[in-house]
Amino acid sequence: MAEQTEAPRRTPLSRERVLRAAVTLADEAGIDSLSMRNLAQDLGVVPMALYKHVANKDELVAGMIDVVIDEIDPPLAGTDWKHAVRERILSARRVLRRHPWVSLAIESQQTATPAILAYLDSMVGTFRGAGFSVDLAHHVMHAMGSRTLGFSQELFDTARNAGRTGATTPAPPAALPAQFADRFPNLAEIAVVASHDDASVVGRGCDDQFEFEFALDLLLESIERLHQQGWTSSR
Amino acid sequence: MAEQTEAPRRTPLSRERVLRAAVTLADEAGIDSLSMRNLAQDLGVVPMALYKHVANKDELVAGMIDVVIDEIDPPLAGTDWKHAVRERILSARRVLRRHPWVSLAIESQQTATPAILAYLDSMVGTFRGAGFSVDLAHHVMHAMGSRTLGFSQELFDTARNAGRTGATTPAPPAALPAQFADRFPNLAEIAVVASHDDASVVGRGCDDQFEFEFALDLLLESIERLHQQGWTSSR
DNA sequence: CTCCAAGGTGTACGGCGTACGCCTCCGTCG
DNA sequence: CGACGGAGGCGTACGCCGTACACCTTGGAG
Repeated sequence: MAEQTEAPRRTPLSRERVLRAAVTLADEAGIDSLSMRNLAQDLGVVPMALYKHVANKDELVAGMIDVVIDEIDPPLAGTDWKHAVRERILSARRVLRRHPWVSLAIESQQTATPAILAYLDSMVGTFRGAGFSVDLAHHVMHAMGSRTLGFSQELFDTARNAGRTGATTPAPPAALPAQFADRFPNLAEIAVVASHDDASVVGRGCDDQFEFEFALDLLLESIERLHQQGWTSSR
Repeated sequence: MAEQTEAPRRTPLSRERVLRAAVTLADEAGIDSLSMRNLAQDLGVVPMALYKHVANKDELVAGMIDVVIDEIDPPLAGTDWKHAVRERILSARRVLRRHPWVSLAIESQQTATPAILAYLDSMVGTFRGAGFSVDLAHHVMHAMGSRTLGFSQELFDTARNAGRTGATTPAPPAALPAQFADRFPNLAEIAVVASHDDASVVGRGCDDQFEFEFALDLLLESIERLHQQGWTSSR
């Protein structure tokens, strides 16, 4: 028993460190690999030690969400509302693409976290500050839906990918399984055209970023039109 | 050993019966209560018996999704695309409100199910049949996002509910906790106005159906405008 | 020097999905 | 009619999961 000295003496845990390690783990190994046990192992600690810093797993995930949401840029000052909203949403999108597990985590969670509330509140504030009525601001927030947070379900992408054969085929155009093209001719047509006309994007049928901005701008322009018309509730 | 006769002789399992029981269980007890064990118990059977009819839990959920998606009305024939799309999406919304677990299940699932593919394909077909270019149909599908399936994340609702005190307060107007109104003034303002001006909806701050249709119509009108302008890709 | 709280540990429980082998029917066919 | 074989339900068991609870260590305050 000569060497109780020179112990590694690792830096102590903290809520901050736990949350950051959890975000990193989820980023790198996927949200399914985020278990209290795995997380504890990454931190060189026994699972139950985590419970001194987070109440339970749900609260851990809520904390992780807040960490990520706080990465979103603050609203641009000194521009029109449309530009400010657009840029902020694109910032949110960049953040959520760095942490792909977040959108699903947000939807699974039943209650909004403080950071989400603050973000939404600030977004409403931008509209209100530009002269939007409370009603219009309200409807507009609903209309944007999850796009305010930089994501919309990419289930149409999923559908497109379902036509592909393997996991990492180099995607030669028109390499759709014949069966798929047969049963879903309209989807197949889109997949073929999309993979033809942008040769720059290799292995992807379409440009998600373009699609996201397309939909975002469509909404923003509609909203602008409502606003200019002095829209008031017609319920 | 006198009574091996007169056994209850329950009707045998089948994939059909398993899926239907699973949907019912998820509807009534929530998706979190859907375990192979609970489901087996509901069917009066041992858990492993289910695996003779579904490959595993993921495949079970995929089957459940398909059962639900098939409840969506077929597209209206003999009307303009706008009306057809609108009614079909509202039908999808009605279905998904009967089965609130489905939207999350769809998003969790990484691959689209056959029924979802068929539904999306048919929707694209409606646009194409109305003279939409492949490109425009593609972008439009992205723009609609999850709204095509009758849902958009109601996280703004979640935010609003976060302002409420208990679970089932009768929601007197302006009963928001002061702390909430302080930290999120813009959200609070919306909540107050919304709960003031429709006395018909008790205990709800706003009318989800109205909000959904508002956003849907906003999109449909924008899309109509693009279509009438003979929109072509500008990438 | 003592105490005490904060924080890390160990054990244990009940639940989960599901692999694997068994048994029991029942329809088919020689 | 008797043997057989496969479909379908059963039992056991394994390795995960979240986390309750009691314990121990440690460092700073009194």
